[in-house]
Amino acid sequence: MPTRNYWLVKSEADVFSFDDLLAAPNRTTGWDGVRNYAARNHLRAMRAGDLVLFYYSMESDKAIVGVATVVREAYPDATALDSADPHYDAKSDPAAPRWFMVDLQAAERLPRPVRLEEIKRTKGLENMALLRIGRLSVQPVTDAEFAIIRRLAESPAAPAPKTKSKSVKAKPANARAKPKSRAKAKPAAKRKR
DNA sequence: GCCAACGTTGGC
DNA sequence: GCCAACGTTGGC
Repeated sequence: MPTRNYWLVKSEADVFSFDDLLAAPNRTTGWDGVRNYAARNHLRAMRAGDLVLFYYSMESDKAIVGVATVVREAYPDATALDSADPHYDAKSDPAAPRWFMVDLQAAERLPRPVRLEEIKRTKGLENMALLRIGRLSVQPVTDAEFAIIRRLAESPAAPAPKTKSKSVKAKPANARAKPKSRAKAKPAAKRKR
């Protein structure tokens, strides 16, 4: 059987959520806007049929919430050439595309979200790129890691460890507001970097 | 090519 | 809000 690879992409629930992906035509979207070479290289290594964990970062409840399937392999990201697009890259040359995107189709929502905090304390996940390379927005996941995440999602959430007992303190009201510099593209152009 | 300044990501 | 990590830019 052909080798299937696994990946993880990040999004923010209020920018492009897994619900948005489920609601998209054919449950599919182009994962555009990635502007980081390491992430770009991972996009280009994706093959049709590979499975992709969908992770919420930032102000979202940081967790893996669903799985998507790669349905179209890397092709040039047109948003890099559109000066009106937030992800426009003036140095990008149409004749020699520098940024790429893939199409992802929602496969399934996980039975429950697998939160970052749980990932951190789960044996076997300590080497996940998610934990080691914080800012990488498209990253590889091993077969073993994928299997562990799935198993966690299919079992009840473990009780929070006692060491984690921090009082629930409200965020400052303005911590919710997004800095303007972070203005995101809309759903058509998710926040992939 | 070096490296300081700067900008962004993203957890806390 | 704070700040660590780290990628990019630009002066030299």
